[in-house]
Amino acid sequence: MAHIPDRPVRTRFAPSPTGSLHIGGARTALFSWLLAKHYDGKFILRIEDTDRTRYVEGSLEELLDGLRWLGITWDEGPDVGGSYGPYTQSERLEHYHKWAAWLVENDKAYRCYCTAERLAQVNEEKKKRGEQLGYDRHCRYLTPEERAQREAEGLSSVVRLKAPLDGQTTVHDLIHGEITFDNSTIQDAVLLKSDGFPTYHLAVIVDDHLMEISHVTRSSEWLPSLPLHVTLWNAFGWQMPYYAHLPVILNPNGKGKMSKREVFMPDGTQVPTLVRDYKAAGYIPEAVVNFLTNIGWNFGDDREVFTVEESIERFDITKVNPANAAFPFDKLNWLNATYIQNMPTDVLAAHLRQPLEEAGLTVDSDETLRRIAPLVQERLKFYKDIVDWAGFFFREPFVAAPPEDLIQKKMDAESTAQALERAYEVLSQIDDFTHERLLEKMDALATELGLKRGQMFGVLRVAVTGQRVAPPIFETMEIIGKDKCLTRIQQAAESLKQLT
RNA sequence: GCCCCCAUCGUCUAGCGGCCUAGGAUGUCACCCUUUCAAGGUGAAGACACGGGUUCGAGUCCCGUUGGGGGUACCA
Repeated sequence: MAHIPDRPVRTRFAPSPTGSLHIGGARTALFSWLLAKHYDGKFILRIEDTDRTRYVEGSLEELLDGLRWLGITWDEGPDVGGSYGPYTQSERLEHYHKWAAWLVENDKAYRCYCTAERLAQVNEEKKKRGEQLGYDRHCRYLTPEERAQREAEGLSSVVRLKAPLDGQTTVHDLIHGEITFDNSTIQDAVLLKSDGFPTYHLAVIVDDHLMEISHVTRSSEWLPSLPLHVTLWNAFGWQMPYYAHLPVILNPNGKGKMSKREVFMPDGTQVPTLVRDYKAAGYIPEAVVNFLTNIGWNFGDDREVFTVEESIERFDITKVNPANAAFPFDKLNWLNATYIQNMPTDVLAAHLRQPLEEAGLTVDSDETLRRIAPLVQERLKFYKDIVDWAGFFFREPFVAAPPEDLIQKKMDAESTAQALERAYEVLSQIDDFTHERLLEKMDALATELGLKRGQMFGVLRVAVTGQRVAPPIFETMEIIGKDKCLTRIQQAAESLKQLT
């Protein structure tokens, strides 16, 4: 049964500005976004920059660019604003201070004066004794006098949660169902750091509440801190959002969380990890989104290729597979090629100019591109493959293949030269230089010379394109034009003389 | 160590007690088509981790084992 929210749907993606958008983060953002869009809700972007030491200059723009490229749009966020702003946590400190103080006043939290050194020492001793690690709650039990004394001394302090000491906490997760934890495992976590910034735990609860987030979607790495968060919701007495912990994307070999860098397929090919790397590698954003949607979720009807609108229509957060998934990178390459094959030819043509120009070639007219596009459409895996497939259309001067490449199977220099010479004669007589006519004449010539089509056409292909592998030869010749074809064929015939 | 999550072809997945001699996709390998290369077509190999229950009946429910993943910070 599908999930029916009892409140307006507002989901958020809350990255830290610590670098460029990771493909795993993009998947989390995408699922949150699909959830919101499915219910005609709002998708909010919030920046969680509460750790000043990890801040990376320029990463906010990187994050936004990555999402924009994928087509994941946000209704509220640091750049566009919204009525729940500001959307950057470092600009919301007053809220965290206010609510941290509230917790202390209401006996839900306390100030802790322990030094990092003492904390380390406590853990070391616990380790030695084989006890569970964690804060020993020393300051939780300070007397008012002791507390006053420390304040008077001006000791720096943090605010810690008073975690429940016993009992159990059960939470319902939209993807995982009921999850139960022993409260004894909940730490007296730091909520407000000594530098005045909140930790994730405090900030996420305060902001999700203030921003009226209806569904918390995040990677299941967060599952262990769920009881802590529930404790906080209860301490504040606020209505809890729905929770959905998404499966983690593992490295392609299934070993460990997908890394931020240096990821390889079992066969050794490198896998891009940053969204901007996908863009740079020439992936089609729609294909990447389609690909990501298929990890942990299934469209149904045995369909794997669909538009984002279709997935919004069908998306069901409760049907997300709770199991972690190895990153199925090879499917993306297939999908990218599928997207190229399925797009209208003129759309493809428009995408071909840029890679050609980036390769230093001059594209004179869009018309040429439109004529070439149908010849290469089912051969391209990426737009940039056009350079290898059809660069010869634009390369000036023409780069001929080495003469030995002209010689086809079971042929020699002599028979090859003869084929070229005869082809030259026949072709120069043709006025309507169309592929149909060329096929007809060259087919006949092959028969005349006692050659197989593959041999005859192969010789022409190498002579005219300079490549052994190229688009269909007669369509190609038609586009290149009679004059150039004849010149190249003549040159090819000439070049064979070097071999004799 | 402790806590939590997870477990179907190599991989991504369908399956929510009988429709399963387990479906799709990708990848791999054949064959067909063929003007090279692709694309396309056909086909093949390929999985319910294991052990107990529950049930007339289990891939599907329960327990355990094993395996994998995550967490265990004044990082998120």
